[in-house]
Amino acid sequence: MDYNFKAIEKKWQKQWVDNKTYKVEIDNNRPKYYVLDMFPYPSGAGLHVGHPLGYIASDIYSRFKRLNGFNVLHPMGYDAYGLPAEQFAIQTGQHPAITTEKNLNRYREQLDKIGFCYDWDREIRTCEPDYYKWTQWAFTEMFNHYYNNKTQKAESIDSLIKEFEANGTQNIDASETEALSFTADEWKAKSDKEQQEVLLNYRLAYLADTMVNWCPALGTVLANDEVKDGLSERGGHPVEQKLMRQWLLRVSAYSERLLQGLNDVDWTDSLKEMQRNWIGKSEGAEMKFKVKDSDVVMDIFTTRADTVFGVTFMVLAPESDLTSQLTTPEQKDAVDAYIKATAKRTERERQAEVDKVTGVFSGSYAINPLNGEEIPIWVGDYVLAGYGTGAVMAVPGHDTRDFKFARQFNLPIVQVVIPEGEEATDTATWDDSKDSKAGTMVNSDFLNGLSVPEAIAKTKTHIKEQGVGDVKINYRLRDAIFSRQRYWGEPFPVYYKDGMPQMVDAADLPMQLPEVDKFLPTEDGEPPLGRAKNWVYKDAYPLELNTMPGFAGSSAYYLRYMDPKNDTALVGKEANEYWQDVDLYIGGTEHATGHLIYSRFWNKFLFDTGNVIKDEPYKKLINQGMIQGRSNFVYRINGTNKFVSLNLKDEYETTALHVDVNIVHNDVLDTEKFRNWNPEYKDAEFVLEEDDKYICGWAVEKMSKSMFNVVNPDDIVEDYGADTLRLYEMFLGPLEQSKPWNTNGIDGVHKFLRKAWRLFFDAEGNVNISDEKATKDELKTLHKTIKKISDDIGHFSFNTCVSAFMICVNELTEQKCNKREILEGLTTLLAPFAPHISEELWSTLGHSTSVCDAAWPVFEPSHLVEANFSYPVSFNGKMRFKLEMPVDASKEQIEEAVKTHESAQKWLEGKSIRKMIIVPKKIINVVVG
RNA sequence: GCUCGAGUGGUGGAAUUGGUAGACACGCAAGACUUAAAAUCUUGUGUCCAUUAGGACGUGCGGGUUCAAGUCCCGCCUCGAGUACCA
Repeated sequence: MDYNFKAIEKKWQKQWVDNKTYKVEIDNNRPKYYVLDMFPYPSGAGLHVGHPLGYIASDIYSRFKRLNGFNVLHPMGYDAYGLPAEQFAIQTGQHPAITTEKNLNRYREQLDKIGFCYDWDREIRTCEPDYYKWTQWAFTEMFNHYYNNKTQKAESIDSLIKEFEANGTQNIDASETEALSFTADEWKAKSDKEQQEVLLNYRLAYLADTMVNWCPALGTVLANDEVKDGLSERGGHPVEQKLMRQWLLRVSAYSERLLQGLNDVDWTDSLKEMQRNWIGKSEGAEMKFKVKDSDVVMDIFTTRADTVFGVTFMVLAPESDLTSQLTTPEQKDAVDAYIKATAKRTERERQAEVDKVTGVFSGSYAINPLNGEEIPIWVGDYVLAGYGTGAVMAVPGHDTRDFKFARQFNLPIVQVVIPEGEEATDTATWDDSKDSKAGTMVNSDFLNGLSVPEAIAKTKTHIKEQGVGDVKINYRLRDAIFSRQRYWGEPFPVYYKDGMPQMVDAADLPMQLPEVDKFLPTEDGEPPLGRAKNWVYKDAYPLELNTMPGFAGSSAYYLRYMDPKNDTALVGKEANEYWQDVDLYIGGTEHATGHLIYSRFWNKFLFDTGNVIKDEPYKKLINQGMIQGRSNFVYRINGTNKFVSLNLKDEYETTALHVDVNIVHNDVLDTEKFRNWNPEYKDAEFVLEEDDKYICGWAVEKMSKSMFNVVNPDDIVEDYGADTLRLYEMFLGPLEQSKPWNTNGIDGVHKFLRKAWRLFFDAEGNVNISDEKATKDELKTLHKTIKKISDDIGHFSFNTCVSAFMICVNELTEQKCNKREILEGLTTLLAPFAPHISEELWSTLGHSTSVCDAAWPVFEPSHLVEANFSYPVSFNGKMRFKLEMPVDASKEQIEEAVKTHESAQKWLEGKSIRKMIIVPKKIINVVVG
């Protein structure tokens, strides 16, 4: 019987479904292991060959853990809400639910063909009411909690209200939008509406007027991580700044814990680094600058408190509240014009024109709290409203941006730090500021002569004593804007009473997404939900018109897999206590600052409120590399329909054209298919190589339809089978490395499977397995492989596993080995990688149960013990010959053997041995001279 | 600009702790089988010199440490990813 992969794969995929082979339940007799893939957004294009890379790796690992006695949870689902389906709905009128369902079924079909061990009974879809009920529930919980900085955890808003009633804000240290201060009596005197407004200042899910990334083309607001280079991540449309009333999640409250938590997880350093940069902790001082002839006090944040004597002007962000307050009547027109001009610039323009220095004088002066000097206050858009206090003290001598601003507007520059190994110089001669932190203070009163770090510490103490400032820690991490002006997302469980938001009753969850006649904003610019009929609560109160963003549904999905059918909790206690957290999470690096921050935040909140038992959700995380496309080109002779092969193209004037990689094999074009590929090429003529082949050029590019380099896994499965696809994806290279997809070379792994198959059958195709005892060599081959595969899976080095299998099968073929003892071990080792063929061979070996439930072979070191070792003998570091010696030979014996060895004589001739280095079972190096 | 990662044959890659560089494949070449093709099998395949035996060179570049460097150290170059007025 030949290796008929089509029949085998069909057969076992059916058996797995029929026998529920991959169904998982809580089992207190076995240790748990949770392997999670980042679930996909099912796009209309379907899976290409790059998508399953991570899924295959996690599948291999899951099967490996199962064979080692673990109860493995390995689920899959869909991130089903999203913009593409809605954009498609706008264009075609097709309901996004229909598009999504269709795409999702297509994904499932493609995934099923690859033979994954997912427990599909646990599938979740973020757009299903049963699921998003818990997204909405978590939101209401966040609304009902605030973050207590003293206890460093979320606490109920009721306890905050009690504290307000008893003591006002006096003892409160909470995460807040702005600092508030009132007494208990003042609190009680507030109207209900006023109290609600105050509480929004503390809630973890809150409504606020905020500057947002507004994308006019998509008609919605975007989160910071959804904006790349000033363009929307999806679609690449321009994004501008706009003030809007929006829901936000107070992610910033968790900044420190999100940062500290990184120390406890096993992620790559680069990913942790990305998160650390995104959280952006900086330690510095907040200082108060009084404004001349005014009650206003400017708070500024600085990490360079030491340079306070070098401050020659102040700069406010155009969006700052203080800007209008501090603008004098004479300067009002100029400042207004400036604010207008900067507001019009999109985020992208601002970034593109980083070097363009703009600003305007406000007319006011601030007073330096340390030396009493009057310094002008300017407005400039290089200061960001969203970071620190939206105002800076400018030290042009020692800050590049301040320096440029000072030069642009002829503001004074004072040197207060002399960098190491330099002298004080005239600042007028400078081309750049001196930002270095290594240096000595000058022109700085009581700081003179100190080093920069000493001066920073001393200034901090000083300003604290003088009451003009305090030590302060700042984070770059912003609260997450949680409203989207779109249709295809989770509706908020929110209604409005007197214009104030209220949560709908828990019993009324889920709030189902209503039907609308069109998926566009209303005529008066309300989001699409404004079109829904009866979109009111309890027949009286209008419901929220925004929907939740993409990351809402993905923030706690890993918890739902633990207990997907539970209708009383997101995850039940028993399930959560058994499965606990994700042991291995595999996915793309593109979620480094979005999903992986939000999800950790969400989890920490659920942890604080006692809903889950783990503070961090993902113990170990691996980023699989991106699979790039490998494009092929044909060369058309200009002005003709004649195509010239790669090596001859320089003899002509040609244009390179992309050609579908699926009609090219090993860079050789199938000219017949090419003529049929595109009507334009029906009559194409070819200038061929000497061997009558048309060779294509190639390049590595993004995998996309327009490059004609998309390879569909279905086609590979059709031609070679799923097991070959799985092995080949792993064989391509290290999991974490990005690499181009190239179908060339797939024959190699396919041949390997056929060769492995032939070990079980004789030349006539009959099963031929021997029960004889295995020879020493056969056992050595098997156990060498057991060790290699076990070690390499442990390191997630799957590419080297495939090589090891090839070596193993090559050796067994050479040994003509058909011993059951050996073949059983090999089949089990191979099962995680190539499950279909392994099941078939396992049953050929006479087993009636699935190979998934076999036991991982035990490595027995004694089989690898050798009597002799073949030493490479080097002279002055260059290997010259091999010397076979018993492993227990003494150094003296070895030395003697080397000296007398025939091949050694020519290297020793006329030279003396200075030294001989002998590393047992490694190498011999003779130093001669 | 800053941070991180990577540069090894014609190609993908291997070398896990400093110890035989190029495992395993693809491709290519020659051969066997075949009427032929496919499939399969055998042999060869880093570069250069040499008929052979053999030798020299060789892991982006330049230095260094070491008996020994793809691997460690210093200085560069190139590519990729992330990030960017963060005070």
